[in-house]
Amino acid sequence: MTPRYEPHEIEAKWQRVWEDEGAFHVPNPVAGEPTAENHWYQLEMLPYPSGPSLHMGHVLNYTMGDVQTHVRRRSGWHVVRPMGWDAFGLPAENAAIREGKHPRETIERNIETMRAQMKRLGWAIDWDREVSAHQPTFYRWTQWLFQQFVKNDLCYRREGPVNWCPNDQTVIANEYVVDGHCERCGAEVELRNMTQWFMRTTAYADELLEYPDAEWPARTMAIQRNWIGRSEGAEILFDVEETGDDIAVFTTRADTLFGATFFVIAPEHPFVAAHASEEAKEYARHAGARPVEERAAATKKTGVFTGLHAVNPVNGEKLPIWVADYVLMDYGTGAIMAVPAHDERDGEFAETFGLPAQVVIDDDGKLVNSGRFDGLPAEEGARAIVAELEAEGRGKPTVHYRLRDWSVSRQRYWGCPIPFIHCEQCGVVPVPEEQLPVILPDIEDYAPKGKPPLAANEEYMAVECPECGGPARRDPDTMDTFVDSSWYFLRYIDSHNHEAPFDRFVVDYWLPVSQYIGGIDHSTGHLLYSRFFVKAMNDWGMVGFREPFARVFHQGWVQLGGTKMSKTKGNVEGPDEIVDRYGADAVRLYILFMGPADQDMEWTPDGVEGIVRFLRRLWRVVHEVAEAAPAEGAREGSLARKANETIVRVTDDVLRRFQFHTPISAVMELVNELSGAVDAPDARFATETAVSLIQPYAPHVAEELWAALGHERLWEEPWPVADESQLVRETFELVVQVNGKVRDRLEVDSGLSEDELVARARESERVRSYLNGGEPRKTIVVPRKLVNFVV
RNA sequence: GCGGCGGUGGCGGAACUGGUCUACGCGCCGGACUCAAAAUCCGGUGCCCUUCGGGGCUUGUGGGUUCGAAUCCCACCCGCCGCACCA
Repeated sequence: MTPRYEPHEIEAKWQRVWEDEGAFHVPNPVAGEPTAENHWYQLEMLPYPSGPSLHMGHVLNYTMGDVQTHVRRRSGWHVVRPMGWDAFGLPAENAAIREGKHPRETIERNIETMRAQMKRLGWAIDWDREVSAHQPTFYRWTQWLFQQFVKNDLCYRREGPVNWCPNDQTVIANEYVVDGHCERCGAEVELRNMTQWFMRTTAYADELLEYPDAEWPARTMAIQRNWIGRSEGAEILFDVEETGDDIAVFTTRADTLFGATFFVIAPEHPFVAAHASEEAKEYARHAGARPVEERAAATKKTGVFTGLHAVNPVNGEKLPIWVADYVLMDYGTGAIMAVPAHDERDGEFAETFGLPAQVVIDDDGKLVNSGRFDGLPAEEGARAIVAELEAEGRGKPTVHYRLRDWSVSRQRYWGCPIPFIHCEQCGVVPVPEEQLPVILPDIEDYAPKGKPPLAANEEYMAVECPECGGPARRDPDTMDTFVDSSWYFLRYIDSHNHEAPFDRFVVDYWLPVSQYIGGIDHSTGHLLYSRFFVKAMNDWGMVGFREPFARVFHQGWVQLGGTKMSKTKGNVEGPDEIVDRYGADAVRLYILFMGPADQDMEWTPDGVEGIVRFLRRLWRVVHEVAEAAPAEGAREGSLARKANETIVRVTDDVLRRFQFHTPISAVMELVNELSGAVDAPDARFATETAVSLIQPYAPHVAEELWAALGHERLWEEPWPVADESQLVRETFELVVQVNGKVRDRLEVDSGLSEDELVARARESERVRSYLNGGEPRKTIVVPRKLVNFVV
């Protein structure tokens, strides 16, 4: 008598077993003792506990990692798979503000909920390694690392224009300004001049363009390269005739230098205030104040002549200097030579103001009207011109980047305190290491008001200067939460270490992360920052590797009703109610079955029903087989062969192809074949294989069915290996084509020679009717597949 | 404008290295069970013809390479994503 499939009972039961046994705890290697060679660090981006629940995107993400973890573990790999919480930062704080609670209260409650949800989904996580960014045991080391960056001149303080979000009342990084708006709240970002801490990401700009041995999606590398925006060109000095000043321009088209007919500087260029006409200064004051997006959107170009001239170093021509807002101060040098014949924007400007144009590159891409450089191909001409200017000290090849240093100071409460002290006598002094961590005080009024909330807390702010002992002030800002997430994956490896952020030996063993799974939206932020962190730490000898993530995979968005699930759209469906209805195994299977995991997918309730049906069918078939099939089952036969083929497919898909939906289809096929032959001699073997292969996806029901088949501890059972001898078929279906069109299919013996295959194919009545009794011009034989006659 | 990814039934998708296009699932149609329905089970299902033997056509469009193309090459169309008055 087959018992009913009761997912909730089964799931709770096995989750308890795994928890009690510490089934997924993985110890670190110990120095001096033998270590397992084939190790795997499976990591998915850690969640923000800012919302009250996991969403289906998390479910997709972590289930994928879970399948990978189970298959690897059971294939003999040493797999570490930790979890933690990105608990600091704006989203968490804003959520707390909405609830009228302290951020600590909100996020700690959210963490509780999410952890319970994760356990309910049965994910094989090593909870012993859990960390959260807001715990002093974690942020002590975030502060310590921050000081190392400062010590190594990779973090510095500077006054300069920064992006200010008027709604969130804080500076935000360039990476989180989208079209001039705050990525989080959508408010229009203002530029403010402030003294801020910056991480010197630009120090690694060139290296960040390279991905040695990394298996990253082409998309992600392209996004990062775009963001870094490396541009090779030359800097050329122009002398201002009236003042004798030198102004540098940056150009990628030195070959068009003879085509320069005027000269343009940005409104913010210091030369404007120093020397330009009153009219030009007036223009600059207005134009410079307009945001870049507005400038770009303008349909007509604007500008004013300064009354001054720049001398073209290559031919002595005097070019009128204009101020115009289409030239930006923060790219290149803030000044350009304008070549209207070969640059669209310069062309537009010239047309608007009636300035001349000069063609210097002909249709063949060769230089003309360029004096002694005439006839050279453009690229060669550019090199020759720059070389000549360099000899005269008027130019040199240079490289410019779009990437800017990462601003990390936040004028908000809920973040990692910055471990520096400001002393009037001694300047900016690090908090002594033995005094770390600087504890984030529990304050009542943490609401943002334009000034960092900590600044109002005298108890926190007033300190003794560690150097002179005099009165000094703490840094009232907190760190960008992306500082926390730039190294959390290292802390997971050694989360109980009280002496150091981590031990190099264990980190070098596990890292780089073997497979990192997370959203592509982190390409120019978290993923870039983490690479920067690891390169720096490698340079200081803290770690023995240079890239944090060997392989990266981006999950698609889970959509509901055609749009990405999001709280603002109100179409979020959390996992709880779906697990309530169908059980965790069904949810896990369906989220992966919907389609390729890196594509956006639409959540449809009907689809889940199909998976539930499959689980019930599996349940029934297994129980029937347990009763009907011979106990000492045969390992050969058509079912056994199907089972072996399924082993090959599932294993290859998960381990090599990183594809998760097709293995489910493969097991479904196997179960479909089984359901008609539960008493076959090889049915038991095929059934055990099916249960074993589905275990990474549906570990609870698989464990229960494994027990029904008379075994135990499937989660530790070695991953099935295909019996090669059973993969060989005695016969196969020979496809016979005439002129590439399929005309017949014949079941033939696998041992036939090519000639015999052709002979069999020619015997076919249907094929004969297409051959019309004649001889084929050509015959193609693909062994074990097909014969093609060309007539 | 520059860069990246994609386009296969009614739907999600499979086909990995050029070799049987449409696996698996959803939906739909028919049947069994039932007083009835749900659930479950069995069978069918790309499109168009058909004398029911079968025939023709199908992977965004057009061309090419090849015995053979969803797959490789060229051009174009459409969609999504990143960067962008970046000199």
